[in-house]
Amino acid sequence: MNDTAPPPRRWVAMQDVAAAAGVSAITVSRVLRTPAKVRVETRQRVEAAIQALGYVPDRVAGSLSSRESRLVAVLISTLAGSIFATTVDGLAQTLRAADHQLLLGTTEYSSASEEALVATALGRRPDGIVLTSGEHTAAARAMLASAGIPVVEVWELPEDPVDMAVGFSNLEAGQAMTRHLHAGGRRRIGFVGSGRLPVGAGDGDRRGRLRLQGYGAALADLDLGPPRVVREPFEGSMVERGARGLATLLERWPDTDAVFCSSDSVALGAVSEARRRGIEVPGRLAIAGFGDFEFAGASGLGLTTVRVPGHAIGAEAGRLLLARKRGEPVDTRIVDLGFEIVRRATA
Amino acid sequence: MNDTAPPPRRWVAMQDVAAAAGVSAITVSRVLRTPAKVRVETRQRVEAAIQALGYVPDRVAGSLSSRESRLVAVLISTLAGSIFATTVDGLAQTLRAADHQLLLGTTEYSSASEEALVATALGRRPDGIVLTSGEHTAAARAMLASAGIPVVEVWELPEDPVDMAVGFSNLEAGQAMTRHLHAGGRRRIGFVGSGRLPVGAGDGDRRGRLRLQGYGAALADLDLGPPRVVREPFEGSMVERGARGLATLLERWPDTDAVFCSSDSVALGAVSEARRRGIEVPGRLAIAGFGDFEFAGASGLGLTTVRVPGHAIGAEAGRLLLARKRGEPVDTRIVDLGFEIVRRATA
DNA sequence: TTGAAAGCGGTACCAG
DNA sequence: CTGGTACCGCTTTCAA
Repeated sequence: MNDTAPPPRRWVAMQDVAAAAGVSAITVSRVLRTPAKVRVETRQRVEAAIQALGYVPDRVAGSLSSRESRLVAVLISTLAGSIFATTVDGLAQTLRAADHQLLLGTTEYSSASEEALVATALGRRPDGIVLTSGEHTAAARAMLASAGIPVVEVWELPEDPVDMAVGFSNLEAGQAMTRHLHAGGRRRIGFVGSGRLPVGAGDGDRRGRLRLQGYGAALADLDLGPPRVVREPFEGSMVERGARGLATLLERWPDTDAVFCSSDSVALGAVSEARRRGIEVPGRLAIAGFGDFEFAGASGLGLTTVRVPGHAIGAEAGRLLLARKRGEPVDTRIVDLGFEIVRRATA
Repeated sequence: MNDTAPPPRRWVAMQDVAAAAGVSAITVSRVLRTPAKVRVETRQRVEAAIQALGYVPDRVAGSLSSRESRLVAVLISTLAGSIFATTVDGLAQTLRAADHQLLLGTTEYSSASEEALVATALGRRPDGIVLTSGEHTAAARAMLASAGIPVVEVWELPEDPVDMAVGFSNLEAGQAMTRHLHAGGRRRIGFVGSGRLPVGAGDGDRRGRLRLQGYGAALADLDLGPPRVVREPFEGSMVERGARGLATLLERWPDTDAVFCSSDSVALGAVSEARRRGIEVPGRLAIAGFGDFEFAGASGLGLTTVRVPGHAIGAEAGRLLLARKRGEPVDTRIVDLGFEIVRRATA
């Protein structure tokens, strides 16, 4: 803006390295990308110049020119709550091994639609995209499909994936846990989830709803009467919602003898509330969670829950993405990594 | 590769929109960036063309041309363990409001040095960079300094930050909790951390070491004798390490009456192990954690711990970054967001 | 094995 | 208010 402004950013460009090494820019490029095509002696001179100048290739320019960004976009609702953290970690690991980077987009349940998020991500011209949502607006689907890049939907198994999917059946998971509770002798089984989203939010917890649906289906199958569902509004922590949720559940259906919670955090709150009220767990009330969070296995809690392969989902998504990018045929477009009922003390 | 290869990616380019709207490319650019400078009628025509063609501006090209990427790199060790997840969330939120995106880099304790990670990140020409490490190699520091972009180190308060820092004093936190235990009448205080890193790993848990140092300093100040430290190797989950760590601690120093753990997960493991052994908590043994994880406050556990402003750290880092990018003067280069001792049942 | 030239898809700058 | 033109830093293609 004026003459005392800080010096403009100045990066060492490939041209500078070339000049220093007494070669042309393209030769520097070759040293970096196809070293075998450059005479050893020349290469060493260039490498020395790179070192001396501290040259870091500009991937923005490189991406534009080569039409390959080596960038993969991940779109999730939030990192907090630790549901997706392991998946992102797994993805990052797999991608780093192939020298690809991660572009992270979070919605935070903001009113910004997934559509806007997808557009923003595609603007970076990623080589692939990973979504934790299996439900999209028509416009979003269209953008994704026409982008011409591999798309992986994770954490669910959509019937009609945009492209590929890696996850497990949330519906079956809900069913399985409900059956497990039934097998343990329970007949009046409730469900506590963390309820509706704020106005304007996106699909929110579609996976949670699928599990709830599984619970409902199992109740019907087993002829256990109408569902007993409490959905706590978005206030306070998940643990607090679990505590409040159990209170509400018992108020409405005092004879409930088991609760399936939408996550381990919610379940922890429910267990706490039960203890507070002197309700014996699992004696009088069985409690089950979902996710097998770090704390679930701790003795003193021993939460019965559903273990899901979060890290593996990310790793597999990365593998699929890279395979497709290389043009390798991907036969299984939908990868079911399953889940596992972990039976502990509370149910 | 061959004639049956999939059609090459073809994006709608600005030129296409321009042609459809009967204007020049630069006018399309103006409609997108400075709409006020375009006549309403023209603008509407262009906007219609954008809609019709589903045009998504290429930010790669835009970044190269404008020398502004609107990308911020975050370099962390891992997302799992939920230590940094909230910080990344906070950062993402702040940045999204300013239409900036996040480039995520994780080390996963791999042998890839932070140096390599920094170079990779800088190659994307980010407008700023956030690091969860306050210790860097000379080369890394040099790269960061010469990049000419704002740099924020988070989760610690380095004496000599590369540029800016947002966090709290881990050393003081360690000291404060030790003093708290002392104030509660404890005199034989131990420390359980999750120990040494695998060979080739980076700085690992420098912050943990700082807390350990604070513990040591407090012991000396209070004249509580030599430190009793157990560092569990990297095997199994944090919770398991906590359980094993407590066992080791009690084996070496059976009369220990308090333990400060490097994280709430470790503390949870310690509490579990204590219960398993019939050791009364906090009667015979006080246990304190660090982090105030989601499960810490659950009744039935009531873990005494240190609460740290993870989300706020990310948000503030984002704010500083954006302010500096805008050229606004940033007076406080080091922002101490503090910590808080949360006194609950276990100590 | 090396280089020259022509873009990649936008934006800055200067005219009109 | 709109357009022409150069150019961002690298890679592709074609020649030598």
